Amino acid sequence: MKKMKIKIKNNNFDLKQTFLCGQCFRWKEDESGAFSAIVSGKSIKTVQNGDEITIESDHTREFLENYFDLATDYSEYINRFSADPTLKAACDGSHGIRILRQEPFETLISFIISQNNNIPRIIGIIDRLCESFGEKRGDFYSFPDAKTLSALSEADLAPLRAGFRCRYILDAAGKVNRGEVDLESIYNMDYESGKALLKTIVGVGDKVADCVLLFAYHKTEAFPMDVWIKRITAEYYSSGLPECMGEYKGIAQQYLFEYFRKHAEGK
DNA sequence: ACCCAGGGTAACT
DNA sequence: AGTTACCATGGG
Repeated sequence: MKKMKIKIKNNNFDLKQTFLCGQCFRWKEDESGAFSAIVSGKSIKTVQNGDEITIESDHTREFLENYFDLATDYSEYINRFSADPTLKAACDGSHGIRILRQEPFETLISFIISQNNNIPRIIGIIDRLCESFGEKRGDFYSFPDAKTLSALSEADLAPLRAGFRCRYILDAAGKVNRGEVDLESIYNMDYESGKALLKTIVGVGDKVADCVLLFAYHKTEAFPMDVWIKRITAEYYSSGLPECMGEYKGIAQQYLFEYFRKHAEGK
């Protein structure tokens, strides 16, 4: 295992905030505070000590820099968003969030599972999906690929307790496996074309498509409208989103989502 | 028992 | 084009 150390500037990377803000569901925190996951088939372990983060993995440095979006200074987003008072308050509490570049198929299936569901249960279903159909890598399981899932039936998926979403998982896996939805091609598509292609999958509407476009393809103009963001926009942005969000609405959305969700818990 | 959760589909006006 | 019941499951 190779180790890589990075120094954080301007408090713009916090492992806990990044992994637990709702963009991903598979990073596990151990007793020591380290976070681990299998990403694109290989293990990654991360440890944070103040402004230093250690990343341990067999992935290349290039892969990791891309996955964690290390070339981007998120304090520039925060400066930009500070023109709006609501957004400024949201950024203050979550300055260490970074938007990851996750594997598209995993992101697609995960957000299909997320619909009309809550985060603890989403994590449970995905854990059972990986344990049942993924491959064991050390202490964890990989996310099953489209070929593996497309060979399954709804009865096979019943133990996941994903309910009506099982049909959607199978439609997505089938379309991806048959090449009807070429997930690689979306990297080179504009936002609208990528969204249209994703929405040909049964069970993928505007919100799920936007989550995939933002959290896998890093298309920052995607603005996922979940129940929280609907409430927030109705209360604070009824006359439209603030100018300062620009083409980075998706990043802004994540600060808002996390801020209001945290507040609702009474923290 | 009722309501909600990082919604979408199908069947209506 | 815009509304609405319904969809499994589990926690509060």
